[in-house]
Amino acid sequence: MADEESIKDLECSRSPSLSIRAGEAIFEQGSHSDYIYNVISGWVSLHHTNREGNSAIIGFALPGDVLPFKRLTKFYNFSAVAIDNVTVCPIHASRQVRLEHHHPEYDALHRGVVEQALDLAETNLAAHRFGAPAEERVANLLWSLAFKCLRRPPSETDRVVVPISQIQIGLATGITPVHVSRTLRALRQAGLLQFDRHMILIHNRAKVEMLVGASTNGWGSEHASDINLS
Amino acid sequence: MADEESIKDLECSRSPSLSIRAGEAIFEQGSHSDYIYNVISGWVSLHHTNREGNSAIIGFALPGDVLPFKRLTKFYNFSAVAIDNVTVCPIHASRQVRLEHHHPEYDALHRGVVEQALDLAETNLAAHRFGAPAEERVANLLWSLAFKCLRRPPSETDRVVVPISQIQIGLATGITPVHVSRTLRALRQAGLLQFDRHMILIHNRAKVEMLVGASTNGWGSEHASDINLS
DNA sequence: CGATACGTTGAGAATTTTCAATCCGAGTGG
DNA sequence: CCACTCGGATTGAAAATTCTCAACGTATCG
Repeated sequence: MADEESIKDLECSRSPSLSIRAGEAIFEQGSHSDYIYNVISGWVSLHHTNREGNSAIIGFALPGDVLPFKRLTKFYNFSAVAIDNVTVCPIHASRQVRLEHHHPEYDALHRGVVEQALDLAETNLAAHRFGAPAEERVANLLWSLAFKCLRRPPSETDRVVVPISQIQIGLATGITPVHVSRTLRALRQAGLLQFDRHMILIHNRAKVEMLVGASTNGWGSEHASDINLS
Repeated sequence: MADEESIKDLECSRSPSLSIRAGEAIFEQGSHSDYIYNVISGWVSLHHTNREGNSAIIGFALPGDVLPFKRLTKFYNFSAVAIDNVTVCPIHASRQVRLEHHHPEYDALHRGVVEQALDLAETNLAAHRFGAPAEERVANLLWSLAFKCLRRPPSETDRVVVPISQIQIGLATGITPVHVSRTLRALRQAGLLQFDRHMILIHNRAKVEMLVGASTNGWGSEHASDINLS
């Protein structure tokens, strides 16, 4: 993990970082280039759009995450859109190769990121197929985002600020914004958790964990630092 | 592609192949071992089960596919269950290493499989979030399976035999079996396609392609041979 | 001929969407 | 400072989709 950080630092120190304003895209689905991006600050939403123009959020990237997770595939499979103001460090493919040469563990690291992303996507996919009700999906998303922010399970005393709106919650769970609103009300009135003005509050951790536990699936795209290279 | 085949042949010729009877598992989610499996004959369904015991199919593996797609992660993220009688060729991790040593392109090949699996999972996930109606999801699955069997777009004259039941269709699309039945009737009566007694018939290719096109997402897990190493 | 697994059908219930109206807060220009 | 606007959020009511439960049909296999 220390290694990983040092690798990133080393790499980023050589690349000029890039600023993206809220709402703008870092890269677009379907386009291609030889860059991957290391998120330095801000939140990024990962959108997949189909031919009819429907768009869904398949993940979020936070500082420390690397986008996209792939290397061989040339075309981006999703768009990365800045939720708030974002700074990223672009890394060119050739640099990756050099990096790997100097740090043999980088290869395994990258591989781990990809494999973890795959696990997550599969788990999320399965969770969706179970037909979990809206309450569970929303609770799951908020719990996971809070977890990802704090890097530990959130408790009743935490106030987790996330830069997303109910619309994003809808896109990320496959629920209509109006139904997200109703679902949030239900969760609040049931004393489980609360999402208001970009702030997540866990009211009853035990209950939330029980509800969420059913479809445990760590949301929000993979922290490279979650990798266990043991 | 020729290379890939030769690598597999080479490898499989040294390992005793394994027979699994219909309904039995090749490996179970949560367990771990150092083997990956190359499917020689028969169909395999990939199940993900959550803590409440709900199970969903996240993909199918056909002859030529390799399971699981990962290498670093030790624990299987899904169960692989034989749909009909299946023959697989187990490959031990140590063998992978040796293989890679002799054939440098094997590394890229494997990486490609993983990345492709990730793309597919993400696309499927997004498709689900769009909230596509049952008809579209079922049509999409059947079209993709037919495509995968024929290795080309199916036409009105093809009769594609697949060893799955309506129950599997339900598990793979997140729809109740009884609603699968109704959906199939609707698709048949609308003159789109037909699924009866394990046989897929496309009645109107243009219409099906239009319906399916919206959420194009190649189903049924990734053929290694689909990889483009150019 | 049962037993068993899969498929079909009907009717009511539950969930979610759609549409439409309204509200609220933050920014903007006068 | 105020009116205005605009994007989110909320609410209500009706419509659509899918699920559940329960019954029944049909084929296969020993």
